[in-house]
Amino acid sequence: VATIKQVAERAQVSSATVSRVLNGDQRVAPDLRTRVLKAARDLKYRRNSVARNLRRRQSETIGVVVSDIENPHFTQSVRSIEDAAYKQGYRVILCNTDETAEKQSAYLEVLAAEQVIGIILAAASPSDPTITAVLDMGIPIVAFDRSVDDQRADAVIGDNIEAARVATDHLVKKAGRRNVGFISGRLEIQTGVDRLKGYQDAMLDLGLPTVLGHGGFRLGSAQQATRDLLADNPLLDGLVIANNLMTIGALKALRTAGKRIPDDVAVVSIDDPPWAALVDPSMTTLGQPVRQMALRAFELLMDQITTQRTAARVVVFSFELCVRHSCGSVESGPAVSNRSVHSVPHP
Amino acid sequence: VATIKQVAERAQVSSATVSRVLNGDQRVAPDLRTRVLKAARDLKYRRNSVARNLRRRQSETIGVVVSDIENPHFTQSVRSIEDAAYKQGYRVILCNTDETAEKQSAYLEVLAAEQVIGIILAAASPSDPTITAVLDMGIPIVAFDRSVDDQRADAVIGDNIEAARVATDHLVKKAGRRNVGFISGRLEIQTGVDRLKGYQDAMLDLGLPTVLGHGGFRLGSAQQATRDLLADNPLLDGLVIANNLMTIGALKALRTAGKRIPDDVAVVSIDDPPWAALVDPSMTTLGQPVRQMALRAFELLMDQITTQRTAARVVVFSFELCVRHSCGSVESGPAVSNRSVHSVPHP
DNA sequence: CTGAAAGCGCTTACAG
DNA sequence: CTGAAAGCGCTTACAG
Repeated sequence: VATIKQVAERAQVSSATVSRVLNGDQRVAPDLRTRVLKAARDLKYRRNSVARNLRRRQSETIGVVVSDIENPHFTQSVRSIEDAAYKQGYRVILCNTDETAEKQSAYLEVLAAEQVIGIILAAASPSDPTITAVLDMGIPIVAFDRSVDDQRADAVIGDNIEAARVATDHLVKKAGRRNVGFISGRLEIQTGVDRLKGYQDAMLDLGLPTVLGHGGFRLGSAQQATRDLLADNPLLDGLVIANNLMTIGALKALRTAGKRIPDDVAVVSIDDPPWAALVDPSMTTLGQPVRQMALRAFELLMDQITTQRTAARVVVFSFELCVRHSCGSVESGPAVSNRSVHSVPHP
Repeated sequence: VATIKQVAERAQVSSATVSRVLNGDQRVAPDLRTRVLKAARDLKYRRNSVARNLRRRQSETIGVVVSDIENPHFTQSVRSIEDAAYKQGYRVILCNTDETAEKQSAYLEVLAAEQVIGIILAAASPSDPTITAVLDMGIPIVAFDRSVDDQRADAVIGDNIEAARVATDHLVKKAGRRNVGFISGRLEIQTGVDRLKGYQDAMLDLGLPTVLGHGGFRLGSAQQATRDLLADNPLLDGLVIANNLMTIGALKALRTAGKRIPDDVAVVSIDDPPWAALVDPSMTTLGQPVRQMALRAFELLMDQITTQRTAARVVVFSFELCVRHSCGSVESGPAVSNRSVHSVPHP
């Protein structure tokens, strides 16, 4: 609990000098420097960052806010961001909003209060006025995975419409299914809306009727939605699922209902989590280059911070279809974890 | 960017009064209160928590530090802690140390600097002097999942020795295997040491030789370790894996090597992640009551904060064996996700 | 009930 | 190169 003042006293210098030494200011005479360093060591001095941040009006940490910490999509992203940020001398603190607007607002306030220099946000609520408030304070935001209403934020997202369209087409054209259902994510989120739209567009083009279950991006809800869908649609023979967590729920429901995959119901999942190749049967998925996208988000944030750029940027990444066994044998069924059969072009 | 001073000016009161109103002090006259509230609204005042924390020497946030954000064991825990904390008016910020001592030290400093009121720590480095420094500052720490050298910290851990022993016994006594290998976690961590010890003890008691691969709690390392183990031990017919992430790696290696599970190699995994019942074949696991343990850690932290208790507590939870299909048909093989076949007693 | 004033621990123009 | 001093935005004994 030593302060700069105490260190200064012990080293027989002013606290200004102590501060300069501790911050690596070169213009301090070597002998004073040594004295200060020794005194600091003796007293086990630790800088009080709160005071420092108050004075400097900024910290060295960036905030990451995710909507669901239990979703590997986000944890992989966070890991990549943290790695890159740490190497450049930044620290990252992470908050989980649990898909609720209230928590998102609360945590954005916490991060703003801690004077983070920037925020990467996977929004639970894109219209949250706190987003605007944070931006007003001059703290840059990069929307990740999900866009945000305030146009001043940069955004890194996947081509979600195309992904769902490719998934649906695959089930119909390659796997020969006709009664293809869709387990949707949260429709308050553009990403959820877009994935639904891709499915609907594809089915419309194919002249097939749509069958919807609402999973809200949650495992449990998806399980329930799948159960209901199966009960109401005995002819269902294909299923597109809007994210990886919901796929776990849907698989459980399919098993409980005694449905065989792919014989009874063929399945394609959006997102390509680590276990996709290991489940029974292995999952055909549409994966995003998650780590690459996370790095891009971090770069955009750094760019905003360092260049004072004001024009917002939107970066869209393509998904990639990974054909495995959940749709039956389709042409040359590749081995475990083999990828890249089809690459969605970026518009 | 309005300050208390500006609000005070506009409301024609002192900044002390503004502060009191904003902090819910009851002794402020109703008319002043209204004026202050109006002025604050007009100016879009937002409290600067950094200044507040500096002055009060404390915040309302608790810190959680995990060693691997990509491990569902930890993300489930974090989710539970956040839920409970948020309901009680606390905020939680999360940091990832990536199993490195350096990052752990850096993030403990960040949290201490932010004046968090307490820390729940899944240690990457149990002997880290920063832990002691933080404790010295009067910030309580609860060690989670992994104990910590400084005896002043509370701890919530699993009965790891017993878990590995049960896993090993199951492979030998129930599944009839003789050449059972072990993919170990990090041996710098007590949890890693204990799980190894449980395996070794069991094999010793059974009069069988041990076969070790080092996975370091990491997916990729475990994959490599398993590959090496298979190459060196063609007779290997059983495998205990020390955590869930490594199980993914081991399964990949087993498949690549053309080994059938359970026919060629029977597998038991420590940890029971959401996908355990869905992989092919479904995994026999030893699971901990993760969410319950996380809540217990939070309770201990709150207890320390509110009661100024000094005597540290250690809480040990038992694992539960979940028999599925990765060890072959054993007696009454239960259905998917059925649990509770054997409960490890707590010493 | 209310205000003037001190102080949390740091940083940084400003002089010299 | 170094120090005295102001100030970051808030809270809180202390008086009245």
